[in-house]
Parts: sequence; structure tokens; C-alpha cells
Amino acid sequence: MALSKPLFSRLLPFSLRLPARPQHRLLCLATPTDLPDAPTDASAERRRRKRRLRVEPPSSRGPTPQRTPGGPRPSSNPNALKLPEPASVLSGKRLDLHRRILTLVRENDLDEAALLTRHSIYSNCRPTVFTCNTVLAALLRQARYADLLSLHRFVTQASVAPTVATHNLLLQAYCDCRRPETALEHFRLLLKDDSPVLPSPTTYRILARSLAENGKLDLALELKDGMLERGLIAPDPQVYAFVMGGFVNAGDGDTAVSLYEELKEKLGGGLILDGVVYGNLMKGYFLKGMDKEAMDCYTEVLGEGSKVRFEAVSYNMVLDALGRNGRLDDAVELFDRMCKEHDPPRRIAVNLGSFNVMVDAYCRVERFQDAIEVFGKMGEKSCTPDALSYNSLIDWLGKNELVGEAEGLYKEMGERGINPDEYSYVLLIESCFRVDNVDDAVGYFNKMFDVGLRPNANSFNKVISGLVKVDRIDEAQGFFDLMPEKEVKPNIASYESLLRAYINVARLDDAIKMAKGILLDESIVFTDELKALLYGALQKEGRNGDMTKLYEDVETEKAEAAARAAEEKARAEALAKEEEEKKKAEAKAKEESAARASRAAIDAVLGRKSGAENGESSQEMSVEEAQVVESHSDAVGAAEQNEGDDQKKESGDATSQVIASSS
DNA sequence: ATAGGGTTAG
Repeated sequence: MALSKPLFSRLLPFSLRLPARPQHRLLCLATPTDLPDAPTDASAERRRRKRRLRVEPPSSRGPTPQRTPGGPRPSSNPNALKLPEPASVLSGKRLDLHRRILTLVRENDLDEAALLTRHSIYSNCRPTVFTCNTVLAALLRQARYADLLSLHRFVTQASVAPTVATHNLLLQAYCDCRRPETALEHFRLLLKDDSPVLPSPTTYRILARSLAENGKLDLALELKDGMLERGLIAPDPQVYAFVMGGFVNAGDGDTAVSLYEELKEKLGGGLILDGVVYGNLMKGYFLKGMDKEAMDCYTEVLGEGSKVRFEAVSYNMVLDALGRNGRLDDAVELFDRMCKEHDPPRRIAVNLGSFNVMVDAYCRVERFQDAIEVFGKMGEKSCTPDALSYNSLIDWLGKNELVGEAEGLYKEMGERGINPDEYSYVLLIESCFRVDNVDDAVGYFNKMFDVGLRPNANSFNKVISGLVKVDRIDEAQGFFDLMPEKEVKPNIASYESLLRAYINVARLDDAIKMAKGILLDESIVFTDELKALLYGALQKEGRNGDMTKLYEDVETEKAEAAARAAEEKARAEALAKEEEEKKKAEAKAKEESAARASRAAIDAVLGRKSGAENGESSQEMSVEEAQVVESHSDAVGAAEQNEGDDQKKESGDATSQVIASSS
């Protein structure tokens, strides 16, 4: 439901007058603009960019915020960290508002939901923190991180006291953007003595997962220990499973296993009944070469009469452990069992991830037909593959030169409305180059622009190096030259493939050009290896001197560039100065003409006007001057207001006379 | 009634 315009314009100014730096600013560690959005697909990115333009976060301007008396008071005492309101406030009008916003969220109109939340903040019906959480959660689900942060900041500055759920939503947003350390910083506020809310197990899970995924293993361990220290939260198998996963990914099976043992001990030494830890425990054993222990564990926790609880995700972790460690038969058996158990909505034992893991397991042993088959069976369990599922299979097929199959899957994505992302295209490009379908590879690269994806330097490098390998160097150079236009900065690999190619075909002048590009780019290092390669090539042609010349040229160009920059700067400064002088002169001229006009006006008032003398000069007065007269006499009038109305009136009359005479 | 419960590629 759209808000009425008057309400909008009445409320908006308040949001712009919020205190510049309220205490709660601490709770917003990153602004929406300095947080990169999730590296998902580019269309989502484009949508997000658009939205950023539409809804900017409340900007705070002016050091002394004005508040209307009796109006909203964003934070009467910003130093007091408030307790969140209890759930019981969700009643009456505020419940009605909550329902309205909930409806908007259900209709997927998040823009309107967020807007209504903002506007209500300063109405006589404030949204509860629960309402704010609902909207934040919806934004999180849609990966609209900038909007989430903006709304979060808005409601926080407006003193809506956050619950732990609010904090968790913010933490999740940071973590989704791969900013676990920002999340940690925010989290530390919850540990302070004056924090009115405490972290929940979920808080620890969000952080543990992100830290582990991003390889911040020391921090993950620290977090886990902190969880135990405080004693408020029981040792959580999920937190342990995440941390174990981090070590598994780092190839450290020992630590993964010992983490499991630690958890077991903390929980009293018996069997851990949550299946979430066993996938990573098995992987830990496999890493240590203890296959027997891994499989013993498998039989124990998934064997007849086991009390260990498994759900889709925990099953998938075990499934993955089997599939990656040469136990495809066991994986297939487990997968069948999961499918049989699957009985929605009561029991969910299979999900999209299960299929992805099985596809991966089949591909690992090069059973591609089985992989494609199981991929196709997702629908039977109401699962829909996403871009990741497709990319994974396309990757395997392409790597094994099954390009036709890979391209078939790409077409299928289009038909099913599952948008390929940059990575999909990169995989197809690689696949095509691998089997020398060079033109198709180039076609896929160009297609990215058509569908509005933004290839990064890595994508460019794929097509450049691919073309170079089949000696189509000039085309490769063409794509290289396209990079600036597409606002993509070449990296060392971009230069390197072309440089090597030119050296190989003895196009040394072109090679020197590339080398010059590297040397002129301050952010790129010309490796010794490449240097030596170029030098050797030049030497062979008896062009030893050219290397020295290259460096000299680069120095000259750098110096020239610096000089140009300095000159540019000087010119800009001179221009600015000139501008200032001009302004000053103008101001002075204005002042003078105003003084002249004012004299004329006063003369007129005093009736000292003599036709011959004044008439001429008045006629020379420009329109501009006449305007100056007008404003000046306004000022005079204002200054004279105290002295009496009569005089002011006369002065005004005199002015109109002057203006009349000038035109 | 708001959070949250996990897995999967490179």
C-alpha cells in the first residue's frame, strides 16, 4: 500500500536531521556503500545498484540537529543502551502496523515494507523491534544487504532497541558479504558488560560458520572457547561442526578430530546424538589416512538402531565425506536410504544439496551418465537446481571434454529461467577452448556482455590466454584493449599471456609494449622471470640496448606523466585562483554598483534628483544592476525596519522609480 | 507472529 504524499514529505525531513553521531552508530560498523554485496549473480547486483540509488540511508548533516518540540526524539539519552521491548508490545495499533508490513513482505514488496517501517518510526505508531526484524529478515533472504544495513542503521538511530535477533540478522548480513571480521567487531559489543542483550547459540553459529569458511581458524577457535567460557551457552555441536569443517578444508584432520573429541568430552563422553558432526569427523579421519576409523564411525552412527539424529544437511555431510573418499557405493546406498526416508513435510531427508553431492560423487569417478541422470531426478523430490548445481556439473563435463553435454545444460538453464552467472560462462569458455572450439568460446565471452554480466579480469584472461594458445594473438590483444572500456583493470596474468606470446613469435616491439604497460602500472610487479625472458629474447636478436631503452622510456614516460599531472594540478589551481579573483572582482563590482544605486535611491528619496545628472547614469544601468538595486534596497529596508515604516515605504517607492527609469 | 538448522564448485 502506498503512502500518501503529504505524510512522506512531512516525515522525511526528520530523518535527515538525525544526530550526526549518536551512540548507536557504534552498532553500525559498515555503511551500506562500503560493504560489497554478495558475489552472487550480476543481475541481482544490478538490481541492488538501482536500489541504492533509490533509497539512500538517512544522511546526517549539521553538527547541531534540530528537533521539533514535542516531535520525535530519536534518542533522548543516547548513552543509555536500552533493553528491547518485550513481545507484549505487539498489540493494538502496533500489531496492526506489524500485520500490514507482514503482508507487504509476503507480497514481496520489500521496498514498500521498508518505507512503511521508516515512515512509521516518527508517527504516533512506532513499529516494534519485531516488525523491524521481519523486514530486515526479508531483506537478508533476498540478499539486499545495502538496504538491510540502511534500514538497520535507520531504526537503530531512531532508538529502536535491538533484540538478539536484530543482531543476528546484521551479523548474518556481514557474514554473507564475506566480512566475518566486521561481524566479529559488532559481536564484541554484545559481550560488553553494558550490553542489554546476550548472544544466542545462533549468534555463535553464524560467526563460527563464516570464520571457518573464510579460513579464519584462529578466530573460530577463539570464538568457540569464548562460547564455553561464558557458560551461558552449552557446547554446541553445530558450532563445533563448523569449526571442524574449517580445519578439514585446511587439510588439518588432526585438529578436526580432536575438536570432535573435545566436544564429546564436554557433553559427558557419550555418543553425540546430533549427526551434524560426523561428516567432518569422517573427513578428518580420511585426511589422517584412518579410513577404517572413518568407516567404523559411519557404521556406528548410521547403522541399525543408532540413536543419532540426521536430517538432510547432516546426511549430506556424510554423503560428501563418502563421495570424496572413494566410497561411491556407500554413498549411493546412503542416498537411496535418504530418498526412502524422505517423506515431506513430516520428514525431510533429501534436499538440493544431496543431489549436488551425488552428482559430484559420480563425476569424481567419471560416471558422467549417472551424474546427469541423478541431476535430472531432482524434480522427483521437488528440488530445483540453481546456478551452482549447473556450474558444478558443467565444470566436470567440460573438464572431461564432454562439451556437448555441458552446452546442453547451459541451454537448459536458459529454458528453465535459471540465469547463468559469470562463472557459468567462464566454465563454458574453458570447455570450448579445451576442445579447440575457439569461436564458440569467444561467442560465450561476448554473450556475457549481451546478457548484462560484467566479466572480471579473470574472465578476460580466459579468453585472452585461450586465443593466444591458438596463435590468434591480435584478437587476444583486441580483448585486452577492450578492458579499459569495460572498466576492468588488467592484472599481471592479462599482460603475461600476451607478453609471452609476442616473445614466442618474436614480435619484440609488441612484447616491449606489453612490458611497458606492466612497468607503468604501479600496482603490477614485473617478475624477474618475465624480465629475464624478455631480456633473453632481445639479446638473441642483438637488441640488448632495447631493454635499457625500455627502462629509460618508462622513466621518461613516468616523469612526463608526473609532469603532466603537476602541470594539470597547477593549471587547475591557477584556474581556481582566477575563478576566485573573478568572483572577488564581480563581488566588488556588484558592491560598487549597489553603492551607486543606493546613492541614487537615497538621492531620489531626498528629492535631490536632477534630471540631467541622474537620468543619464540611470539609463546606463544594466538589468543586473537594477536587480542589485532591488536586493540592496530590500536590505536597506530590512535594516531600517526598526526606524519606522514610513521611511521604508518611501525607500521602496524610490527604488521602483529607479528601476522604472532604468528600463 | 520476528532470528535460526547445517551441505555442495572454483
